[in-house]
Amino acid sequence: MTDQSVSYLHRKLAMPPKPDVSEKRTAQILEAAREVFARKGFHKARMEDIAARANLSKGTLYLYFKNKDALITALLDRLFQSEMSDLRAIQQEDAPAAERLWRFMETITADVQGSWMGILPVVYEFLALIFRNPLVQKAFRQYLRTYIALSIPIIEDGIARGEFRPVDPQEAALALGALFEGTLLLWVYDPETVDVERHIRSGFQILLEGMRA
Amino acid sequence: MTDQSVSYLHRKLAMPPKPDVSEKRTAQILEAAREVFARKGFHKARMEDIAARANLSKGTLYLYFKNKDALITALLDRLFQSEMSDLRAIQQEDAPAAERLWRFMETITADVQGSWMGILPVVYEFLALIFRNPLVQKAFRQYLRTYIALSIPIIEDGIARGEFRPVDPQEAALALGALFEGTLLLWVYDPETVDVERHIRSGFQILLEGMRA
DNA sequence: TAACTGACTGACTGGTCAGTCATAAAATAC
DNA sequence: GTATTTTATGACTGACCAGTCAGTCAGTTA
Repeated sequence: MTDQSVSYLHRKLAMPPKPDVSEKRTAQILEAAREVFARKGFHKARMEDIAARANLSKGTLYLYFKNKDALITALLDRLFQSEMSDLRAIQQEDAPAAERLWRFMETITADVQGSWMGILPVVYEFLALIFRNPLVQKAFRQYLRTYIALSIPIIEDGIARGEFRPVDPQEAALALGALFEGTLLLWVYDPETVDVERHIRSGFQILLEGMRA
Repeated sequence: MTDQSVSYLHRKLAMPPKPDVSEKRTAQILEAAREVFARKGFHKARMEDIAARANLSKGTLYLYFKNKDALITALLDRLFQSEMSDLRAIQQEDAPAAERLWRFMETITADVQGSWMGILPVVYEFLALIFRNPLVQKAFRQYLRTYIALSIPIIEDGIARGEFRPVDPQEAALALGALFEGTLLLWVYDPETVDVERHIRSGFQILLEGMRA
């Protein structure tokens, strides 16, 4: 994706032995942005707020990011990039398909319980943008497609082994994905009623039962 | 839209005895707000835009709503109020539980295909607010709880009749709800991959299969 | 020690927009 | 017909904030 960061402009051919601070700063600013955006939302978060949170001045933000939009976009990339690598990290060993799907879910759920709680507000902030921002559209689409591409083979394998009845693999993959994302959503609706871990587990169990041969 | 302006003026000339205009105006403004908010989002939608869409002037908006926030809140009420009545309208006749759940889902899905398409962007706009606005929190929570309160008895009934195996009714209800909301969400992620009607149906089928005694 | 450089700063500017209000027109009452 | 009230208008204002830029400073380098 287009790198909106400006800092590379300063890099000359033969860099003198000077610690390149720009990567550190970029990360520092993005982390501050994540926190402030989560707390205030994209609009009410002022560049000043982010700068303060990063212990920098407003002007410095503009040394590393062209404008507020570029900062938001960079955060989008960072978010989905880490999510993607989480998805791909899931081992594809030779276990029963049901078990592999379980582990698949558990890995993602663990992430939710860990880092995601701090970024869920930002994710839903992005979701509100999805209808009018092609970059955001692309990120979410890519996320879904990666998930599907990874889970369909597991389901197909399960069918081939006679572990599952011959469901449509894509339909099953989407059902599993929908159950996951939907449970998360319902938790956002009402954290008191929904226990993410428990209800993803129980819903998942019913679904797998429905797929069993 | 311009035509509406004309007819409205004509209607005004032929005033019935006591035409309480305020209810009509309120609805007129809310509908305009829904459209503009869906297109631009809460922040970028200017009061002027909404006024123009409603064929009124900005000042008039402030005769009916205290400020922009009040307008947004009123829209929230209107949205969830109609959703609630949709939920409650579902017949509770004496059919097999699976069939009643089917009809439950189909009713909501039909709504989605109809009016929801125009309000989904607004719903997700509200979702972004849920973390920092208690009113929005309350609305979503109420929605979930109503859904649960309505679907649990059906599931309990299905278990009592021996139609379903003894799953936890609330867990099953949440799984069904999550599947529904999640599929909608995945459709937003990637409308090309997900066919709302088909995939809600197929996911639902797997879930019900997993509940069968 | 003087010149240079890259990193950073924050006061300032220009544009935007929610909300106000003086004015007016239409509807109704008298 | 005139008075009163209800409804509507849109120019105006003040707050707000993204983005700019002239200037500071801590290290180099010569």
